[in-house]
Amino acid sequence: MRQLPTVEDVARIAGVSRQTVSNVLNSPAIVKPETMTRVKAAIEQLGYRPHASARRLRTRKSSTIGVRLDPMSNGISGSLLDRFLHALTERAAERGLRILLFTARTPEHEIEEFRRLRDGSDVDAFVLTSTFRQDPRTAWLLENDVPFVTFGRPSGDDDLGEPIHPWVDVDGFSGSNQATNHAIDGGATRVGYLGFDDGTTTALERRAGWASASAERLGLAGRDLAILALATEDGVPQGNAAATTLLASPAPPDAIVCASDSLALGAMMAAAGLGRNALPVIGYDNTPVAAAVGLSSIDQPLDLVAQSALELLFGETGSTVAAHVHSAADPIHRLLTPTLVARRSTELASVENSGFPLAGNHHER
Amino acid sequence: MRQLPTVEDVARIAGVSRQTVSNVLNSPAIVKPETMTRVKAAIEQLGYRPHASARRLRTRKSSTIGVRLDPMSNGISGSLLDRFLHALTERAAERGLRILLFTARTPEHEIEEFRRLRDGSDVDAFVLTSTFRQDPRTAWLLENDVPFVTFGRPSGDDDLGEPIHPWVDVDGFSGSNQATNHAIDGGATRVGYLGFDDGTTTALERRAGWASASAERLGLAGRDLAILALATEDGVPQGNAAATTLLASPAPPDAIVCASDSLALGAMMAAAGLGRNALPVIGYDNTPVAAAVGLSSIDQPLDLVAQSALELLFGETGSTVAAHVHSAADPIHRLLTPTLVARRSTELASVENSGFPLAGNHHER
DNA sequence: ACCAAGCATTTGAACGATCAAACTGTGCAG
DNA sequence: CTGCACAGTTTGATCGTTCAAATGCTTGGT
Repeated sequence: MRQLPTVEDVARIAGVSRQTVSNVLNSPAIVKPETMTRVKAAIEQLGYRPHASARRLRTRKSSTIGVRLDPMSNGISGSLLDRFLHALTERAAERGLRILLFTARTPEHEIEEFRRLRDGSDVDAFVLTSTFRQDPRTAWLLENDVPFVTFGRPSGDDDLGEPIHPWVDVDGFSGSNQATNHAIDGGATRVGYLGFDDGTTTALERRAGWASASAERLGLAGRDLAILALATEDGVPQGNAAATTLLASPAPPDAIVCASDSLALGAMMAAAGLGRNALPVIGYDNTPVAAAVGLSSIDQPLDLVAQSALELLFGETGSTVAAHVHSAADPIHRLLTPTLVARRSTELASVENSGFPLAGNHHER
Repeated sequence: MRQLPTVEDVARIAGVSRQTVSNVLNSPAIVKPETMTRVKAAIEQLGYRPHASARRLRTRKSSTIGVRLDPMSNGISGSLLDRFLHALTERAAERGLRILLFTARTPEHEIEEFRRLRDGSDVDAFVLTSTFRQDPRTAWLLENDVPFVTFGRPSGDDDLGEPIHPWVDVDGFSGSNQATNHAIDGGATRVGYLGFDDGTTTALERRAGWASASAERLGLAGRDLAILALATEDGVPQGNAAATTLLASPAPPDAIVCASDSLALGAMMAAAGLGRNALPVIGYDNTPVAAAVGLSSIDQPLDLVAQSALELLFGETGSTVAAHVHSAADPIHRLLTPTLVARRSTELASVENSGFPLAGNHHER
């Protein structure tokens, strides 16, 4: 393999010194325009590329963000994080940042990786995707002054036990609220809800959005409301089972809002199985499946999430970690609003029943 | 931020020299056991981590693999590459390798990134995921002696115009052949085929597997065979439309084998729409959706693909690029065999029709 | 005419590791 | 007793870059 050109080589050709070449690349403002042209020509001529590792060794910055890739993509909804990863990679590239993936079996092991990556100047910051209550990882990162953002806010935002850290999240309350209102706009008078039973903030929040809309517009509360909701694990079969239960109750719902597309798909199947093809069903996350089967769903603005995460870490435009990140005074949160994507699954009530409930939406893509 | 310990610090504490510390980490064999213990203790005591960038600067190796993340995950099947990425990241981690993601809009831009990443010692090798006929990227990589593997073999394996490079692929012929045989085992006498119209090797291969099985076991050939196949773009609506056409023909198929789960899902819908719920349908790629709706599908052994890719690059176990990679004599290809995952969509013929064709498979996961 | 201030550029040192060569000490054959 | 081989360790140089301080050259105020 041939010897690569270095700053020294460029400097010789351009008739200047190393440092001037360095300045052309890093502090263009302080270089005389004429010199600049000469150096740039030399760079071009030699096909010079700075040696990233040498730079990192000296500056202790890497222009790289560490992201842990979760072991398995769990079913249909697992792709959400993959989609986020795509968005993050693209947005990062726009700022000259790159993404370094790694894996870890346990939080402790992950912290070990944090340390290795940070100490080796491999990454400047981390983006965490699935945090949980009293997460030891966020605690460690805060304690060691390692810049990071989480996608998903900590369990208790105003919980005194949890220290404050930067996060970006999508407003789950708004999402299920919109979904519920959409169902009501379509004529529903009793909107059912299929949610998660894992006790996470996400689960509570999404349920609350549904409950709020049901209370405000349908006057439902207390037990009247509670009997319309079921909480299960995520999954198509679980959704199917739960929806079947709801629909078999004495006062069944006339629309169902779900906390995931998997649950929603199960619910659609259950409805169809009971001959209730026209039952409006709304999912969550707007996965490719939802688009494929014509399921209305709540879309999370992942691109905006990625953009916001980077802004919290690096400021509006830069690619070096912003100093203000750890000052608690600044707004280090971003709560984004999701949007409803209406498809056939909620138009059936007003449209002639086409015979097959899961017909694809031909107008998309 | 506190000053991190260096080899020098460790050496002082252990009462040895820099190089001995370095040897403990990189060539443990040549260090006297007693010294070793002392140095290891010092490392532990100080919490020393080698500085990755300094090492890279010196050795010109990074223990990192570059992967381009495709701009958008295209629909249901797009997740295939994401799943591969997961597998690759995990397998790589086992060898102490990491994955660096990057994006590029055009092949030219991507080559530019190759150069930058290689010259900066950011990555040791690349893994390419979607190669195409006369791909300028593989040409550049070969020309510049940059180690790489592709997932997917070049269009013409024995095409003289294409130079040889290492690749891993999954045998598409075998996949659709298994699918077709499975349908025939289930009683089908005329197996339809929905494929891609993009003229790729993949498309041709998968069609050939179906054609071969149909010829051997059903005695179909020539026009009799051709009228059972349709080629379209990938997508649920396209599958729906194509299957509708096939089923409306004078001599319709009694089972359908598809080149993707998207097409298969569309086919299932079309069948159901025509009241032919029991029509066996088989998809390809075994996406989460297939599992969710009980669609039989061909599963690609992505974990094995990842493992094989790494073996081709780094040898059986190592983490430094194997020298033999570019010697044309070695077996630098791996053709893996996919497996069929049978689900409800191909059991309906023998089982009582449950009324709803897309019922989830409750026994999974 | 002089010195202070400023701009553009250069120089020496440093970042933390590994390589290559030099150095020790021990055992053993001649 | 000398010399050679060899295992184990140390030393000096080096990778390519940027930092911090120094240099040379203008400019302008008094």
